[in-house]
Amino acid sequence: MLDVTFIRENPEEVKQAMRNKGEDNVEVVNELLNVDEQWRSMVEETDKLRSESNTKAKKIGQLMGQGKKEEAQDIIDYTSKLKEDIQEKEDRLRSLKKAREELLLQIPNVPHKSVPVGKTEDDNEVFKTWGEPNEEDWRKPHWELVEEQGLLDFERGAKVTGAGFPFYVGAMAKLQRALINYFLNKASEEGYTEIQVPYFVNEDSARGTGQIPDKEDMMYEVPRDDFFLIPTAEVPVTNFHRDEILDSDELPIYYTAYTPCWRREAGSYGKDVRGLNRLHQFDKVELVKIVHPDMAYDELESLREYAESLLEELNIPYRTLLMCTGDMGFTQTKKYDLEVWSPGQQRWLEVSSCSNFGSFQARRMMLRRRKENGDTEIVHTLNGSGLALPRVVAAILEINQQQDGSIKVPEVLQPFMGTDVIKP
RNA sequence: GGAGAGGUGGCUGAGUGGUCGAAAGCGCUCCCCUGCUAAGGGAGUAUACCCCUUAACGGGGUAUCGAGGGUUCGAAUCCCUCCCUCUCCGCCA
Repeated sequence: MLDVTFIRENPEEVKQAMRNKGEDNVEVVNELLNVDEQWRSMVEETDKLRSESNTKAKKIGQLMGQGKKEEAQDIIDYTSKLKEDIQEKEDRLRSLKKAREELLLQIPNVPHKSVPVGKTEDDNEVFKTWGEPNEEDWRKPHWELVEEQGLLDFERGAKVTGAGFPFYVGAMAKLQRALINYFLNKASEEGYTEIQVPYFVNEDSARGTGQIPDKEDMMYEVPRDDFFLIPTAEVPVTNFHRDEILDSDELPIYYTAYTPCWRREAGSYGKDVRGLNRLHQFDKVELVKIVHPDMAYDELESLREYAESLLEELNIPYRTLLMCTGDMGFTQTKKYDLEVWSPGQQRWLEVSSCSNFGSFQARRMMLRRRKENGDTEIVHTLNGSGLALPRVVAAILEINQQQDGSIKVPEVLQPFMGTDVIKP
């Protein structure tokens, strides 16, 4: 959610930002400003009437105390009518407020000036590449490799739950656990506080990070108890401090959390969803930063560099994309995607996305800091995956497979796995 | 799941229809005093929004006493729904 004052003062900049993000309905900005104008004058009118009503009510109280019942009754007759006026105005105020809110929620965040303007993923900028994408054609895609060995069981997953809910068996389960431990340990060393979070969240939290109203179709629901299964740890972690005012010296705050993530992924199909490429449930270690507004872009760079360092230590070739305006998403001001090379599939797979949300999320959840002069100020939030497991696993399997079908375990994971090779 | 108690400002805690945005204490900030220290005195100390004003300060108003609705001229106080916490019972990893 953008600051209305900012929109009021920079309507053209906001409209241009919308166009750049592929949101062509820039009329909502005008509608918003119009509704906002009406809302503000209605606030003024309503407040005046309420003020009058309050004053009169106090007077009645005084008169009653003095036993002047008849005088009091005159005023009561008057304020009874006033009350109808107020209720009418309050109704209009309510609907204006709602309209204003809804319009406001339709306006995306404004991209940073360093972000390339573009429409599709083809316009993303390759920011960095690391390692050699291996193009030897003997390498199998991971699903052939491990399903043959019974390490990953999609069929039984489909039987027990449904498509996209695989079982990880034996060494594969251990590999998952090794990665989780490795990622969490690294994040702790980097200064992130590890937290464990609820896997269900309520509606307020889903709204706080922007899953509602924009992307609610991505989440599984528990309607009986009004919960959503988290699509990412970002939701509970960022909402941890919702509606709080933080001391400035607490900032920056870094959190890391491991969670499963559940996504409905409605409409996905084809080669994109083979094997571990796209699942309904997957594991991820998430990184969240809550920072001073002036530091947000520096923090984004260090977040990106940290996520990249994980791939380098795992010895997985990757590239970092600076996402263009059209491909970066509604809530971000700037976003990097990290993609690993899948030699078995001969394609890049996204394993992390590091985003700066500016004040967009924090405003929605009223997450503020106390400034030196005592004022409050909306803080800035960032997050990134560090990392999402399935595609990292896919890359590890494909890159480290040997001609005999065995898989070498990356050195940094060996202490967690207790072995240097996965054999059939 | 059953029965009961309760949710008030940074904290403790008073307040059962009128002058209560809310006593008191603690904490915190600033000032004064005290030749250190200890103690003492005074002032201030919630959040959001609207309006006026400003370079900055400031002033006025509205809303908020778990959340949402209702009764009333007037609600922290009465009624309804929901959420949460605590105690006992039941169940259970």
